[in-house]
Amino acid sequence: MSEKKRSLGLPTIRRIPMYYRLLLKLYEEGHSVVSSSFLAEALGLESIVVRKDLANIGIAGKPKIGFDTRESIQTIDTLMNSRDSNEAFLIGVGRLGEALLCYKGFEQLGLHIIAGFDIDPEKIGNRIQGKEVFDVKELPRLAQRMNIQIGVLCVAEEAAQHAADILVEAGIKGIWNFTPSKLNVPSHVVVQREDLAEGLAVLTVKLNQQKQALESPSGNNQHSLI
Amino acid sequence: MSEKKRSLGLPTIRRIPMYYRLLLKLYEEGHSVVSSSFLAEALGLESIVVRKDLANIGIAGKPKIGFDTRESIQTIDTLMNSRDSNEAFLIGVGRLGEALLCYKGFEQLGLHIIAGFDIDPEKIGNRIQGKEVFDVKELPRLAQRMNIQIGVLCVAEEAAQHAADILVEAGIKGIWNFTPSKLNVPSHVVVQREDLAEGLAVLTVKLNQQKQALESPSGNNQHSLI
DNA sequence: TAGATTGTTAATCGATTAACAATC
DNA sequence: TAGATTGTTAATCGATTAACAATC
Repeated sequence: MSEKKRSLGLPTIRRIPMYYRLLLKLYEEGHSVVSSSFLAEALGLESIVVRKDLANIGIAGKPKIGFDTRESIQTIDTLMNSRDSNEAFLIGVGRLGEALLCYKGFEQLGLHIIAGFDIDPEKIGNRIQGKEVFDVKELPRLAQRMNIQIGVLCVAEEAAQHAADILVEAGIKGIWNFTPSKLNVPSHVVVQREDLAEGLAVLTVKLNQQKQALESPSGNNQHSLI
Repeated sequence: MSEKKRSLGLPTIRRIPMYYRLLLKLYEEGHSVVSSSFLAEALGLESIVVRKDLANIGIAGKPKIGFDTRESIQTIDTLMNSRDSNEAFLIGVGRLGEALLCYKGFEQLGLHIIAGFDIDPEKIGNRIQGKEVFDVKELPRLAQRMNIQIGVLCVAEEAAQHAADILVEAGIKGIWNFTPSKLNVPSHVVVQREDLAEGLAVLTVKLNQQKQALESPSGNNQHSLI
């Protein structure tokens, strides 16, 4: 009774990596405690946002003292499973796939992409920063043997659904989808779509609004561009 | 009086690329008209979301008929400036920078990354898919001469603020920031932060919730994971 | 005309912000 | 104790969803 399961909101989840990286840095620098206003200032947020987020994540502070950095890091570790480490396979070793395979930032957050898979004989057998590229045919066997839970999908758009089917068949539970395709997968599989064009759209729309605001004669209630 | 300036919400702006790509495909396939329910089905949305979004974007449909694909595409073109084409420079030609330099998906949306910049002599002078890598020292001169508005920031975290300063100094109006750093820039410069770890956090939290939901004895009101 | 589809208005939901009480 | 900081409760804001009117 009463576990209360604070269902975490999406905006809060998205801000977790920011908090995590900063907390880690502060901890390593020897700060055992930090205030919400300090975190807010460093991250460009309001302190009330930080307090609400941390509370929702399950991190409690002490009035007048602040938040224990070590404890906070551990709570996020548990939430994101980053101590156990999430192991992943990457499918589609094109330029983006290669970049993600090597990207350092994920390790810190507990995601270990341990191998790449492709159908191109030119790529199969290569090692990219110590990570081997295998034939896609090997994926199901290896995924099952190593109990891999996460697949990073970086194939061409046309191949997206097919590659997703392979991942699902191989027993993978979560797909990080870098193609713009909608994937059909069983309901027990979690799909996270990553569309770089989203950010691009935000940037260009804001730029155009900024430009129009500057061009237009002043005096109008030309209010806050988003 | 009464231009009404429907200030576009962020969630709507983020969905624009999805609509745009699908509309383009439909138009090329010869469909001159499409219903909101068709778009919704193809994109995994509700039709009411599509209608609200299109209305906010400034696309009007005809009852009983649907939305004109060509007209819709043109309206988005205007909004995102994609006919004029947004030209950009990329700074920091590491693996991610290289991947972005070559990424095809941006062209379609009107972003043309026309050159890369780096400080590494090994990289300077290289061509990556026809795009030259210049010395960062050349950036201000070239940016001003070509009237470049957008900078794609892919340097290492430690160099982020310095690179941003260079971009601002060069007269760039919008920065697409792929580093996890918070940037200090003048208020007339728009910054769009792109943090791949955000999506990773969402994926892993959802996965853990899914896992717990499956493990826990049924019967509990183990409701919708997010 | 009848039916399908858009567009509008209202209701709901969730996230952010504000005000202030609790507490080390 | 007094002051600083967290935590809670309420208010506001914006996005999504629902119901239905308008219209080709």
